[in-house]
Amino acid sequence: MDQIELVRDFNRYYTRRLGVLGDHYLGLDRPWSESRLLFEIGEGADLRALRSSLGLDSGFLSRLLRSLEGQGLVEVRPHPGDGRVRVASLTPAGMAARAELDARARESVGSLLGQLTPAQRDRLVAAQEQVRGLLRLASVSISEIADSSALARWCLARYAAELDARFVSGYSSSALLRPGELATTGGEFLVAAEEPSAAVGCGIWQVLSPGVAEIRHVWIDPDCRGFGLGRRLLSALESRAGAQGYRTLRLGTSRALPEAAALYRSSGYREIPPYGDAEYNELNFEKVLS
Amino acid sequence: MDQIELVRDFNRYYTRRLGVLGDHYLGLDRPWSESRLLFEIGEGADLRALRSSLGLDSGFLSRLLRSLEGQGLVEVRPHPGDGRVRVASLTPAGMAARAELDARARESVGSLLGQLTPAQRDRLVAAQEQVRGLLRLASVSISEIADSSALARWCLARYAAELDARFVSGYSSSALLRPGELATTGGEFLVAAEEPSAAVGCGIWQVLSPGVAEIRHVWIDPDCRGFGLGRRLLSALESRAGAQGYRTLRLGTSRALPEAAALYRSSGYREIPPYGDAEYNELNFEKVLS
DNA sequence: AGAAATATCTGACCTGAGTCAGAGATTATG
DNA sequence: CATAATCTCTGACTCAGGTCAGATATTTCT
Repeated sequence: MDQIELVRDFNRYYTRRLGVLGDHYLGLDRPWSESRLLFEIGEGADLRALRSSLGLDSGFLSRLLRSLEGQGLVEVRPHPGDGRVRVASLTPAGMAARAELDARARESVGSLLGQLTPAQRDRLVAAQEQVRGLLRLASVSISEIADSSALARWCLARYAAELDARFVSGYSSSALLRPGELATTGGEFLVAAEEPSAAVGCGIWQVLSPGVAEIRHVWIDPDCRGFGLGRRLLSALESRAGAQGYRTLRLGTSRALPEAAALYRSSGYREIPPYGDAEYNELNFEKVLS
Repeated sequence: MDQIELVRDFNRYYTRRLGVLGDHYLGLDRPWSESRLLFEIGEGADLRALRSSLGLDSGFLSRLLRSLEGQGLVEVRPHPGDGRVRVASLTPAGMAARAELDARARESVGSLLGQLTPAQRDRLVAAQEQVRGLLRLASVSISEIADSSALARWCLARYAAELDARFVSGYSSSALLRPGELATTGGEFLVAAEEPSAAVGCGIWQVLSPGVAEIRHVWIDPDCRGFGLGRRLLSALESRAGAQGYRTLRLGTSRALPEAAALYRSSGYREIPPYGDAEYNELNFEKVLS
């Protein structure tokens, strides 16, 4: 059996198992879509967000909410700031219902895991992690977006949060690319995403001077590291900058990020003296595209 | 996040992915259940078998077949031996349609795999194998069935086929337990199965003389080895024989099956001189239950 | 041979999960 | 301030995927 068939076979197997394992249980005394909505509402969410995250038709969502309201599980109130928007939240009964569904799902998975030894459980979880990581990697594509878009800002926020946690003296968000900055300086914001709106990494190239561009803000979601995604992103940045005539690429990084420096070194960057006054750039690198 | 949540998380992820990866594609120009039926019919199958393997209502199946007949993809004819039963088979057009669906599915998985390096593909397949093996193991339960049942005979046939392949001079099926034999000699046929009708292992205990029973025909599906299932099956056989007063257990095996001898030794069996004249028992073991 | 069991088919009916076209309220924009 | 855009709701409709109760034909059992 070739690899494609092996993967399809696994998919078929897992599909069958999901009947028992998956969140399918959700529909036991309630239609599945209502249960799913119950989970998605969580601590309260506006309908607009629900519609996009669940991909529901507005009419359908409205009807589902009416039904949950009728069961006393959900309350829908107008949004305080915007009178067009309405916000759904769980009533105490709704929270109880959600907790019960959750407990039931935990129990069914738990009883399955109970059949395994602790070592086998560890192996199961580790193997699932591998599968997921590789599938995510396989479905990632890299594309350009505006540096002011919500997705770009979300990536930069995650990037900043991580640096803030890893740098001894923290990281100030004021060092981040400002919205719209690339349009004036020149450059591009690239995002690596599995699905159009779920980013797992980002990076920018930005014009420094004629023929010279800087690579900044390269970030990969911690869940997706170790799969060569950073290298893929870096080479996408290089080729796009190179395609626009910027053949000298510089970048700076911190000693607190040894894996970043290792990536740059192994990608053909050589260390140079500081080329700018960026606060966090303790190590500076340059690569000239051939 | 604890293990249960990790597993649930993987399930959620995989559910989402299956939309792209799975055999979901099947429904592109045809309802999903019709496509599934097209696959299940294969080289021809009687409706009775289709109904049970797909779990369909007879009325529903009938209607699906009518629709596929209308599209010229399927022919339904009476069964030659039994006039009540009808047999469905694919027309040339049906085979073409099936082949096209199959190609489409292969292609969508193939293009995903194409994003990975060969080493990553190998890791993906290996990790999926792990996940599947462990899940199968976790959902296996051991139960008694009649030694003349179709499932029992199927297990024995697989057992015989494997021995035939591994023994230098082959294995003769005439050495197998005969249907109904256990009812006269005393003993039980145990089957290890994930689902009621999908066995992954078997084994019997059979009365030799008062207080003494023999364990025979212990077999585990090759896909499920290395997970401790053989040990589980063996101990189930021991405890059931022991519960009926047979506290001395004997068994024989071949030198060509080193893993079997290792299992018996590590389960407390000690080697003894031959206790019978069974042709293939080059090594003989005994264990007295405490 | 007659009764009981088995297999399939037909028609009536149901439910979940949507889609679609507006209507009505509110907010943003030129 | 008028107009456009945004958000939600309602009613009408569709479709896949069934269930259920017989009717009918055949086979097996007694």
